[in-house]
Amino acid sequence: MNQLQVASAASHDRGIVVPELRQRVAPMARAGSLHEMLHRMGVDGPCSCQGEVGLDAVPIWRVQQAAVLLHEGDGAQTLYVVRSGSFKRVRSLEDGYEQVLALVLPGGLLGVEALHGDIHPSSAVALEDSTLYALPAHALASIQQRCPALVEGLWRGVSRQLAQAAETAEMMAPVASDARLARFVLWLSRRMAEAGQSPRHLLLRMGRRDIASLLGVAHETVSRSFSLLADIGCLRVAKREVEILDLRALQQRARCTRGWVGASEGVVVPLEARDATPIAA
Amino acid sequence: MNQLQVASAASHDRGIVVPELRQRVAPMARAGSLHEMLHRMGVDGPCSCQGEVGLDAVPIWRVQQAAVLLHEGDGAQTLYVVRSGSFKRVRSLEDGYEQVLALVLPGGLLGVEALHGDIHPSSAVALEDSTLYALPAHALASIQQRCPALVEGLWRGVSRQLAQAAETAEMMAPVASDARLARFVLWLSRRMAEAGQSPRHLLLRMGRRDIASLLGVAHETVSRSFSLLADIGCLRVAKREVEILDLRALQQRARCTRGWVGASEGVVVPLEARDATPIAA
DNA sequence: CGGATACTTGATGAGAATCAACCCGGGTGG
DNA sequence: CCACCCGGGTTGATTCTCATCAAGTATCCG
Repeated sequence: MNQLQVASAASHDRGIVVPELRQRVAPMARAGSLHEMLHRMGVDGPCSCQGEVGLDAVPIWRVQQAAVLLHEGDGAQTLYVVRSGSFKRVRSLEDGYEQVLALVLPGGLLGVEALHGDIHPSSAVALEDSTLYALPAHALASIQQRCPALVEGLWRGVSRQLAQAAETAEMMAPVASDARLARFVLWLSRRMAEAGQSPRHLLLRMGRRDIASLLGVAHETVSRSFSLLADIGCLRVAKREVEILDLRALQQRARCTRGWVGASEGVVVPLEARDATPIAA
Repeated sequence: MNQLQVASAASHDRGIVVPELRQRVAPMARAGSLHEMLHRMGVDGPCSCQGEVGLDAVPIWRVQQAAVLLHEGDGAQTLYVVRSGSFKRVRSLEDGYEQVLALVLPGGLLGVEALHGDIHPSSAVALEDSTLYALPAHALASIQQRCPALVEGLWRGVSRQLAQAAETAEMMAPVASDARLARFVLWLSRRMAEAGQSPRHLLLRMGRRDIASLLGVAHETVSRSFSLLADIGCLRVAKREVEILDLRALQQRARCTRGWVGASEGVVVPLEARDATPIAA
């Protein structure tokens, strides 16, 4: 909310009205098939509900670069599945600092947090012109009952979302700044590969400032770390184009945690859940 | 896996065999009702499926302090709902560093990440003697179709999980170390309040080392920050017992982000999704 | 061209990681 | 029972990374 006021104030300062901003988020004429959406979510099996009325057509939305799809504090209950493009999930702290929480690529979900009736804890901003499938909560409930494949797909998406949250934490936690950046690049590379893109040539959709926020460092440090990795020979960096030259060396850099910590931690007990006797009831 | 070897090696060093460790994770004689579980997940409405055979009884597991419920790299597909106690989700990096990813309190979910067929990306360790409901994946699918309330509850849980991941990121990102700790304490206080516990008297279930990992600082720094907050008069700290003395001051401390960032960031566009025209299709 | 934004690089100081010593409580074993 | 060890916690001294401030370049837009 603070952020919103700031932003609109800034617009006023410059006297900009931006009339067509209203078109930044708009439905597309064409709708997508459920099967198509499920494919993008990683579910390739046959969809039993194909042909049922009202189920095979999923509305597609188009959003322009820098448009705000979800607004922090908003309560709208719609689940989005990214079809193309990319988004950043951000949260603006009280003092106006904008914390980047995650990067959402095709197949990823947006709006999950507000589904259970609460408000959105974070905003979603398009990093490029993007499209996404829109599933209103009420429709969602009815579709779920008739299409098990969708349920499967949603669970997949949610699982991945959570796994990625863990990866994010791993990137910003316990390491030197250049190691963080190395992890970020490797992470991006992995995800591009998953999406069928080239894992060596990366196009950063975010500016240095956003990357810095995601990694928990200053944006100058991101610049410096990029330069360092380039000097080492790991990367070739030109603006937002990054090429991975030496994967091994990059992984090496990413590995070195600063606080190595004595391994004999004692906390982890050598027991595994599967050893336990099977469940009763 | 690395972690596992280390742990067992450590046990060998000391010549400890610990025969009854096998009992660290065990089913309870009693089973819980679905309604009871849903209540703990935040769904208080009437459960339509009460009385149906095989639906009203959910197996309850009991785990002892420091036991490992889920193992990183494992593929078991069971969803757990924490009934009492608490867990930490951890991921052991290649070099043996143990990164704490999240703290899971009653009502929270464990095992979501492995539901879509992949392996667990993180382990779950009990911070105290705890109990949880166990829902095997195959049972889950069938129950979901017959009990909409469960679906609702699961979505709630997943939403909260994601929201908490964001909060975690917020805690470790862009601030001075004492501000991080202040945020952590406030966060814990809030969650204790949600659980019906006292928000002023907190009992830390994690050691300094785990807190440090969660916040992304050295464990000595956690100690120092605790001392500092105590000197300020915000807290009273005795080992793992923490009492909040001055809430306002604590919030003040938590607020001050180091990287204030020029607010006129330009990234956030003053547009809201709800302005857009309603969906087609 | 001026203005704005993104990115890079340098100099400097502060804060935190690191190393090290110490206290304390609980468990083990003599 | 006491001495001992071990892990957890606290605190101090030192080093060094990184945030900050500042200046300079490049690119895009009106």
